[in-house]
Amino acid sequence: MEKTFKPKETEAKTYELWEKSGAFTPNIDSSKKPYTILLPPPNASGKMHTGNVLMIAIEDILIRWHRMKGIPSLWIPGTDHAGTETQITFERELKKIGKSRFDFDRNSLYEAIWKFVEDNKGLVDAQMRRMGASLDWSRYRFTLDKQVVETVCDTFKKLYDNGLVYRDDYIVNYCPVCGTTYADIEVDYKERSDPLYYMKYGPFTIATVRPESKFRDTALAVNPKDKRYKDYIGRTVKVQGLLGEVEMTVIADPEVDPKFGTGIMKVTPAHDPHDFELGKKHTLPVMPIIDLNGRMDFGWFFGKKDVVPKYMERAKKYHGKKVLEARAIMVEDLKAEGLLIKVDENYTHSVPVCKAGHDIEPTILPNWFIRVETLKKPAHEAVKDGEVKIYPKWREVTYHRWMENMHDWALSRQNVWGIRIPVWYEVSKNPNITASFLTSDGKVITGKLSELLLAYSLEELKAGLQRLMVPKEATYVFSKESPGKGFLQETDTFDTWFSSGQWPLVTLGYPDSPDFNYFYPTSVLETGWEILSKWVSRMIMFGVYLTGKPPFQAVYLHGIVRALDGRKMSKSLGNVINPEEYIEEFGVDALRMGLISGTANGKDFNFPRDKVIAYRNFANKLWNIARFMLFAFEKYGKDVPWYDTSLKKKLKPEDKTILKELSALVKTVDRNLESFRFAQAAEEIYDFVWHELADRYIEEIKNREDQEVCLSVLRHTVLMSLKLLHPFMPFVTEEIWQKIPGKFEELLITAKWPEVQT
RNA sequence: GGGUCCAUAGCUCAGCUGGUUAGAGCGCUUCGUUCACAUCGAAGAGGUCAUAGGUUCGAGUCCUAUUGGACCCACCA
Repeated sequence: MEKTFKPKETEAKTYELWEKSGAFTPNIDSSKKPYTILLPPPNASGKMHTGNVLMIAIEDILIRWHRMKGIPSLWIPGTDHAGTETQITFERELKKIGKSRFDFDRNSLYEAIWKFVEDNKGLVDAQMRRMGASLDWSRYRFTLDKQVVETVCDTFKKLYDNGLVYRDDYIVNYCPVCGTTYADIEVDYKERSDPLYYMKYGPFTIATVRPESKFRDTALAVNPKDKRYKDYIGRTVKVQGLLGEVEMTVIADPEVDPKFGTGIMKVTPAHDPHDFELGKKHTLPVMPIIDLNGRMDFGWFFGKKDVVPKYMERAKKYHGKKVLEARAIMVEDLKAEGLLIKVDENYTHSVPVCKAGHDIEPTILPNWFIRVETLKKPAHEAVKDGEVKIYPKWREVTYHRWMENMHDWALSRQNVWGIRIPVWYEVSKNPNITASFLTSDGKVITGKLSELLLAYSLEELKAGLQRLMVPKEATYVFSKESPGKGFLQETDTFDTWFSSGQWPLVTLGYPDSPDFNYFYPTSVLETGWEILSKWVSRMIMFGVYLTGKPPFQAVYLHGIVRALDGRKMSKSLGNVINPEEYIEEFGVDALRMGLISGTANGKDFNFPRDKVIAYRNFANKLWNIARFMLFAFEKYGKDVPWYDTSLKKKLKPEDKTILKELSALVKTVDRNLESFRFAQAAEEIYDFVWHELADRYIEEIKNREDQEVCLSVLRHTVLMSLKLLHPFMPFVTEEIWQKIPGKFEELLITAKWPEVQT
């Protein structure tokens, strides 16, 4: 044996040994209750980050522990297509070569992204192997596997048949730059300073950051308790604006904050979520003024008759301008008209931004929706009633709050990369659908189907199709395949969380397969708390909806690994820790243990660099204990008897002490693992092995006469320690195990977990 | 605005259902290298457990308030 443990030289070999042994694939044994974990699928084209390593470490501990207990243990690997994120990454690559997604028709773009993902795929898988993850690779899934897509589409159909799917105009978080909508939970808010304009508005003064939207205001709102405006409620007032005089009704709503600005607000249902709600409540018309490219659209005004030429000139001036450009011009015009009263330059507020950091423009867009009211109730109750237990317990509040506030789920994404919604529109019946397509000579043409088909053939349009904008009253049919010649398929894809929300079902072959029947529902779902609402809640929802049973019995939420400086890791801060470097230097076992010992309580924690080093030293300590033992065996020269009860009478006090401590350790490790106290378990083993076994017991027996007794006790203790430690530090323990001659169990990974000796 | 968590040794943190002298890793001091390991061993210094009340025979651990910090959700005309 080498003087020190060299992780780099043995890790790959050891993993291969496990994989070849078939230990990762459990036997389906109907007499035993299985233990199952689904790996939260990382982004297929991504790379592992420290959070992934922690996730792998925890799940691997649970799986290896149960496997050694003789329980059929299944850990299913997979990767996610990560729709928006991947597409943004891909488009960034396109930009480098001077291209954009508009240079592709939909199918070619999809194929290009597929190829891009395929080229980058495999890195994550390789890294998972490197981490020692004892995943059953024979059951590997990707969220765009044919079978997964089929199941996801069937679920959509079922939801529709149950009346839970509808199409509607809706105010969505639309990003004009990305050309797509974002779910509420995908939107970030950025603190920013913008001028707050106080403008004259009929008899009132109102404050707004967005004067450009005023042309499509449909009401004014005040707080019903506000005495200042009491007399105006219900009345119609005349408002002189930049495009002439309009009439506006004053409504009362308790949502209006009398203390903000002047206490009176203008309502623009088409471009503000809050106003949209208000509009629905008071049945106000919804009138958009900003188009999907983020430009002002005054088309509605041009058709008007008897308009003063000055106003028409203005409308033409604003038309087609980007929001910010238009705003600047309007502010000048307001000044000129004497309508601008004052500007508060120091007003700060938070503005919604998309994943790529662009401003969100709340917009009205036809969208596919899921009605969540009936779906969320049983999912909510499953946790309330303890059918699904959440650890740590205090995280449960987040779940309940989310469930209580969850509103209908906007399902469509204007992404190409994803599962295309299995709905088809018959061209002849839907002339009002707007389509964008790429002509054979590379031009993008946009227009209504009825007009486009006069100049182009349907085949041409189909071949170059980029996207459809379908009015909500369009007729459609469900089908996974084309229902006929005259049909066009919806170009929107499902929200990524719609497919990943069905992960427990699609990985196990729902609705009917031996795996599904045996392994569903799974045992534990282990993931970061930040996707409790995005992902965990959806899985419970779909699990209960489709099978009547929640997909797992327990949820364990680990904390976020922060950088060394205690802040979130981010590229812009330059504090991102690359796990590979730590693996190279200290070994996988040390990195896993270091992270595990940081995660007590499921709280966020700083990357525990010192602990990684400490556990590297520990792996070496363990190595040297074994080395000492093998030397001692050699020196003794004869076969050391296996430890069993017949030896009891010959034991010295120190033997009895170490054996007693070992028994206590087995008990406490089991108990701690049962309640997800990984750090506690790890530290107790560490303490025992280092301080009791190495520092004390080994020193005590160095000069003993009865070597056969103490060496027998030593070997027993070492073997048991290796077993206890194996789930935590699989590589070094297996490597040592392989070096100890004459064992009954060939591989440590499948060796029998210690039981408490009485 | 609503909510969660945190405040314990110089640093990073453990301390589960309240119970004798409060723990770990790193750092620090002193000593020790043929004899498993310097990625080591032995000994040691260092904390009025944020503050103020309260419950209790007993509180770092439970309750209330205050201060400071991290984060989540919602809203922001």
